[in-house]
Amino acid sequence: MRFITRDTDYALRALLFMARALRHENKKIVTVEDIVAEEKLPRVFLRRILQKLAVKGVLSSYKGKAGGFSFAMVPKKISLADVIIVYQGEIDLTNCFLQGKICPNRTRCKVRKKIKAINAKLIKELGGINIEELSG
Amino acid sequence: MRFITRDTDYALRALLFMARALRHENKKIVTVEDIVAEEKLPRVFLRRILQKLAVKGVLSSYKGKAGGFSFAMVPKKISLADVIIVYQGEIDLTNCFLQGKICPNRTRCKVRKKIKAINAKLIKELGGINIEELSG
DNA sequence: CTAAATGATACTAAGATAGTATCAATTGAA
DNA sequence: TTCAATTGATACTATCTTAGTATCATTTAG
Ligand code: FES
Ligand code: FES
Repeated sequence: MRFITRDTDYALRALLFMARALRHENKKIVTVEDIVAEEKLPRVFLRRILQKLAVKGVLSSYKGKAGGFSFAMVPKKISLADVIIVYQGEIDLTNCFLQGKICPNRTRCKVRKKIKAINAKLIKELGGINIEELSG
Repeated sequence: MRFITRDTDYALRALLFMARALRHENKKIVTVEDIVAEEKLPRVFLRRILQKLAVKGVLSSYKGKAGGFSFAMVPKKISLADVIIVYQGEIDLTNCFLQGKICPNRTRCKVRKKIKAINAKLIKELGGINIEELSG
């Protein structure tokens, strides 16, 4: 069961690194190189991952020399759910094999109904965990 | 987020069909053909799916003419978690990118710790839903 | 200027997914 | 006894997804 994909995983490692750098050294702008040096993640791949966080408004990016990435909001405001959604889309356990198309059975489906209730709880839990506490 | 895979989805459809056949017509043994006729699932693929349920002890199988599949336990005893586990393995949201190998960070990892707690709740919920009620 | 950084895009190898195709073994019944 | 209906077991395949690499363009501090 791949709940957290590699994208999300790497993003989390990067964000936790950035949160620690901010707290411990008051380092606001971090480069991909900084992260790779510490976390041993694949360079170019990680760049794309961070770019996505920037597009989605979680990070801000700065080009050019002395550029890099910084938080666009305080780490406490970024939830685990937020990060997962960036790479995996909305958290939705209620997929059936007709997903995408509208399942004709969708409204009456009991499986869906039950899982939907569980899903709501899951979202709430994941929304309640933030990068600040995870980096602690 | 593919929580329920196609295998699991098809298996659920088949099991719900069997549960209804049992309740409404007291039909205990059902063939792949019966299910395909009603649920429009791919024949050979479905066979393999049901074979797996038989191997795992959820269904009993009977070869030869008048053969087919029957429940190996009452539908009420088969949980959603059971079916998911057959095709997707243990329900475990706590995968990190070092999964398989033992993550050196595993014991201190806060992400893992948090998700582990959520996972326990999820398993409990899914274990509390059974085929009988879903087929109702 | 230029080196250091991100932005954007194209490409690729390996693996997973969702099947199909076949034949073997079993069994109830004509 | 023969045969048709059924599951058991494997091998194969096309498509999609994953996890990257490679490259060049753009920006900017010094
Ligand atoms: S069968 Fe489509 S939502 Fe349940
Ligand atoms: S980093 Fe491996 S378990 Fe969290």
